Amino acid sequence: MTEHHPEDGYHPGQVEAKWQARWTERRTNEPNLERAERPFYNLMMFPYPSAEGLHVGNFFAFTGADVHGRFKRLQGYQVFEPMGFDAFGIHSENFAIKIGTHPAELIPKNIANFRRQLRALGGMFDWRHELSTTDPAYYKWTQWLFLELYKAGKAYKKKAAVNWCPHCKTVLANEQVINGACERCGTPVETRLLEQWFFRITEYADRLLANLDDRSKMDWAPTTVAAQRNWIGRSEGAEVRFESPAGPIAVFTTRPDTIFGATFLVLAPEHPLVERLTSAPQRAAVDAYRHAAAAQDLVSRKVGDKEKTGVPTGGTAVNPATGQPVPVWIADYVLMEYGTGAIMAVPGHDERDFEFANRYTLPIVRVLAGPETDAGTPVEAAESGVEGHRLVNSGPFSDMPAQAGRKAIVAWLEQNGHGKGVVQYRLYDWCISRQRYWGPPIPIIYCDACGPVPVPEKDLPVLLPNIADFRPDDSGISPLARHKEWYEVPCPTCGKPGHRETDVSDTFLDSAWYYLRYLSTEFDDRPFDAGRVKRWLPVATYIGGNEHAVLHLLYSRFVAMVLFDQGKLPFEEPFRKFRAHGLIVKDGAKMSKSKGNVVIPDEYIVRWGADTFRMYLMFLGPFEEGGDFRDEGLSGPRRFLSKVWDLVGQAERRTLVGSEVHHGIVVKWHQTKKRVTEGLETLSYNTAIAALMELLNAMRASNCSERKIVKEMVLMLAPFAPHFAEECWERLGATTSVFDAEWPSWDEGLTQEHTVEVAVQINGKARSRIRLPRGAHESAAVGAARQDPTVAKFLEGAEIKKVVWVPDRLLNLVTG
RNA sequence: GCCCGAGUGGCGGAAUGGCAGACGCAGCGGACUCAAAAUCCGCCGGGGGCAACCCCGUGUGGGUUCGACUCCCACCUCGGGCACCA
Repeated sequence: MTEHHPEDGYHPGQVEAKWQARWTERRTNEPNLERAERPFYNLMMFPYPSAEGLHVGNFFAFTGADVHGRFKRLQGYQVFEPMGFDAFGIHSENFAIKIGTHPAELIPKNIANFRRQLRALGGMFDWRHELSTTDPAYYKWTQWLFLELYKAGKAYKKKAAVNWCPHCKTVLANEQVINGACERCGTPVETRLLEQWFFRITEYADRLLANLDDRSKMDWAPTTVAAQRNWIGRSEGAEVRFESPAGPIAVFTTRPDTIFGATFLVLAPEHPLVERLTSAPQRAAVDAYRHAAAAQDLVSRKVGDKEKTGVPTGGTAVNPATGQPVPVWIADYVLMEYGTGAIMAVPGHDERDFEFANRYTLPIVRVLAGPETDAGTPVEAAESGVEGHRLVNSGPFSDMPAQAGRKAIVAWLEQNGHGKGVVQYRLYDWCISRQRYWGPPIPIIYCDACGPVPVPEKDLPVLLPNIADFRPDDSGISPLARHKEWYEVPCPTCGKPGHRETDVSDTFLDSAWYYLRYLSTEFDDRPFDAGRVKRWLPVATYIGGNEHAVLHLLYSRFVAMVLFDQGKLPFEEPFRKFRAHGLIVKDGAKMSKSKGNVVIPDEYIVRWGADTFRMYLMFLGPFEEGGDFRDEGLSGPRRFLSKVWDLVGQAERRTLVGSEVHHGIVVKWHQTKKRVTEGLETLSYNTAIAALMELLNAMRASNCSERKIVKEMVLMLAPFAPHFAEECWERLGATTSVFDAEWPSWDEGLTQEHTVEVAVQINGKARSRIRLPRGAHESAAVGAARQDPTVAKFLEGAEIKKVVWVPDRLLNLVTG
């Protein structure tokens, strides 16, 4: 397909090939990691190298991040912009199984293709520091990291009910289960009990949460912060002990103020005290209920909106506030994993408890009253309000406002040993075990005499053996266990026969520290070099997708925090600034193969050139929101570049002196510099490009090709269209890279005209415009307005009651 | 249900208390051309008027203000996160 463009001599293919070669030759994008004075670490989320190649979403994300990096470079920073590949994991492995090729063979090919595409995009990547998580030189240190966590007591193994995907034949983290199904293949997930490795991320819940509000450590997009906050899920409440013949039952509640209304307790069916609480007549019913609950998978158990069921244990406990005995039930709406696995049910003021009490005709007591209710008003629906509510039927606490009552009751519980205020988190420990092949083996050796023994650092990496049969089976044990020569190994401590851990680690562990490795890829005696870490980290700007708002970003923060506590890193938070890019849709619909509306970037680059493609992607909407990709849209930026190309050809060899250039153009020029700079700072790339287009239109309209302005226009275009800008820069006589030039500055005084157009409103409605000298006084404005025929017409017969004067902008005459 | 974000021409979007629709796409009219493409010039929210101009218009309803796309209250729709979490 051939496009018809003006005979302007701009041939993107030639220009782009030339500059990509030059950048490599001249090492343009390789900052000095040891000595950079103004280091700027510009990180973007590394891709999974799929067989399909980079999709347009990757291009959009990488371009936006690259524009940011190039802008910082032009502002005088030494920018380190690395790139790598997140190539381990179930995704690669499943694809390899599907097409019957070993992943170790597939991945290098995919990476080669990705590298080609990334070069074609024109990113300022420092290829000296490329990495792949599948490289033994990399995962040696992933294993080292596991051992650091293990030695710090942050890794432990436990038998746990886990999500098992029968299709992928692997354990999934809770966060990889979406509405009860495997996020990857959609198969409903089952429950299995397996020995799993976990990291104690829950120990860090409070710090992970607190730092989100610390602007000195983190400047993150609000949506991302909100997602993390939800995920950590802090709730304040109290743990209360209810005495029972089987021993004390601890319950967690966020509403200790309603304790006088707790008319029964509900335990999770798995609760350890159920056995002893159950009375003989209830035994059969309880056992049956517990069996039914156990047979259910974790998922359907948690899917809401179903009828609440439960059975009484026959046992009772004593409400410490009322001193009254209350029946103890079990029900599957209470989950063993959260809180203490037991609740005090307050049916008057909790919807779930209300529903349950109604179904099983359990007593409902009102302990909160609002403005229109009192202690005697019957409870018709659970009322859970706090604001404007007071306690009733609550002994000595009656009539206290709910807020104060809560504090008083917690204090009373603490004084009398019935409980204490506690904080609960929704966050779970991070399960990192995967019973699969394609990942870094967890570096532990089991010895009958010594127990689990870490593989000594000198023996790292534990190489992933190249085996032909890497398919998982239904045993729940990694394929690695089937290979004796790898599996059986002497104990590093005592030398007796032992065997290796066969689980591999989660890919999120690979990506939790890759930003540390980029800086030090050439060292194989240390994971990251202390001097470089000190100079370059934390990451100045991190740009990536919000689909990683929780998992990847939270795990990375956790790992950094542990390393910080170990004294191995000088910072707690690894990413000072994080911004999420938006999503690209095509013609108003999500791209998908089935719809046939997938944009293949390579084709667009061949047809339009990378610079036009980059400009279009950055122009189609706000970077943090994404936008709609339409093929027709490419011609706008392309026409713009052609016109700039022509203008560069016309630019005369002279410098600006006062009156030579129309003052209107000078003003537009300075306004543009301001708008483009501010747009680049805030990632408002679409408006920055619009500003450049306006400047071009203004220059063409007044036949101006002033060299100095053209040069700065090229400079401002450089982040978006780097090859194009280099070529134009050279055509304008430069012998060095445009990226070694200095970002233009503007004169604030020249961003406004000598005379300004002021809107004149009558009673808030725009009626006319008048031209006034800048800085004119109110009286002058009113005088000028009165002269205006339209204004005069509207003022006829009316009296001006009030004048609103916004200098240089607007005059509003109010007649009343 | 709770927590974020968003709703503006035919389309992508701009303007975050001061002239709504910048910039771009598409469309329409014209110039150039044998013709087309490309390029250039003009028009381009709706309604009315020969015209100068006027009326209406930023999801819906109310409010604050001299003035509201922008702020406040209530609601509707869409996107995202969390969710029998006590």
